[in-house]
Amino acid sequence: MSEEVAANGTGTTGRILDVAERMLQVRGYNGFSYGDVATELGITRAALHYHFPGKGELGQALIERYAGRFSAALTGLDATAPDAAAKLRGYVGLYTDVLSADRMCLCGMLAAEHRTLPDPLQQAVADFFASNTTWLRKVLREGCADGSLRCAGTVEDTASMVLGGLEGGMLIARLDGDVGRFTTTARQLLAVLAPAETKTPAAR
Amino acid sequence: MSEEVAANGTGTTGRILDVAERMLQVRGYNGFSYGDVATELGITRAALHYHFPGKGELGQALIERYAGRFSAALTGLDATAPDAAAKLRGYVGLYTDVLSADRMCLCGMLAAEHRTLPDPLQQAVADFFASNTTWLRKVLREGCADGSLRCAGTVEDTASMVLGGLEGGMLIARLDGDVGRFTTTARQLLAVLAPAETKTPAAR
DNA sequence: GTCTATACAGCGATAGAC
DNA sequence: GTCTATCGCTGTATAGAC
Repeated sequence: MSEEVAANGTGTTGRILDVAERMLQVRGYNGFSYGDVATELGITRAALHYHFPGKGELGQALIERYAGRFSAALTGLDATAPDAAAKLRGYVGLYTDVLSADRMCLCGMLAAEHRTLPDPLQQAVADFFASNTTWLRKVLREGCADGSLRCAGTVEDTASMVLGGLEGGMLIARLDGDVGRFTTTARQLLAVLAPAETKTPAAR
Repeated sequence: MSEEVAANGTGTTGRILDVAERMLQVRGYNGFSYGDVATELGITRAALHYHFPGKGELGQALIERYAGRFSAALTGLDATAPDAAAKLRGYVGLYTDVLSADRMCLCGMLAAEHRTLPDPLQQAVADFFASNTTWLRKVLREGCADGSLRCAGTVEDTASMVLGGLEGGMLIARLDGDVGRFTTTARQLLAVLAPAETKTPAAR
């Protein structure tokens, strides 16, 4: 909390975050323990408690770091993508990267376990999705304006559909580690939003 | 396993299943314990072990019952819905019912925790989604034939998109218990599949 | 700043009385 | 069929040595 976003791998704190993050994304918050993390790092559970007083604080640090990285990636897309459709493709790419590492979206995982989380974590997860939704709505509005996207329903519903489709797609594709299935599903989702003249993804 | 699908509330076994099912859907497999179930039922953990030798067996029984109920509902839709579009609306209704009870889809929850589950449960979850996907593909093909649905991409990709969209939509809507958000998102998803002349859901 | 040692609650599970 | 009693293990967490 009082610490700047730790760079990967530097220092014990950073290594703890890296290991715990992977465990959280693969096994869920209730599916890993201080013991698991400590064993993999070759340190003691007590040492972990030095860096993070409790599992809740560790969880908070993980969400903060993840959300920060995600937010930075969105800012990067805003800066580099030529149009709204490209931003959206980049957004899908963020999800594909996570799934390719055989992980679930950290906040998607926590969303499933939401009812079992300490209050601050519940809030942080909700905030993550709220800011994602806000960004998506902005991009969709942009796409309607620059003509790179087709807007069938409301921007609100479409943003929810995209977000839900990607999270749910990951959830299911991860069952048999089929990244290809996720990719084609996501492409289908994007095709729905493509303007009429570019509708068929094969025509790309 | 050796028992027919228990009717809700009859006998201790049925009451155990009802309570455990709710806990599994709300808190996840790693988020509830034998102790939680026993306490709520006013029995001891040991009594639970009589009915289900271990948590894995309880989990298997829960999936079997849930999948059986779901499968029966799909058969019911096949028998009563006038066309493919109506079947699809009925399918969405199944999800809405679950979310209205403030629960996550049982198998969607288990999908998140997949890597931590005993092997038989992993298999059962995969089977659930495989049979759902098969049913959805069949309905989509029907819809293309009877003209009640529009088929933009492949049937495979569209089925995955619908399944993922609904599971992911539940996951996120449950964060703030906003059933309305799920409903409109799902309607948007269905609107994408509606034929051109009936595209706008407001025209209904 | 990291470890040893320890506490204590909870877990899933079993044996055997009733 | 349900209980008491108990097991061995793991969970998070703390106090204090180094």
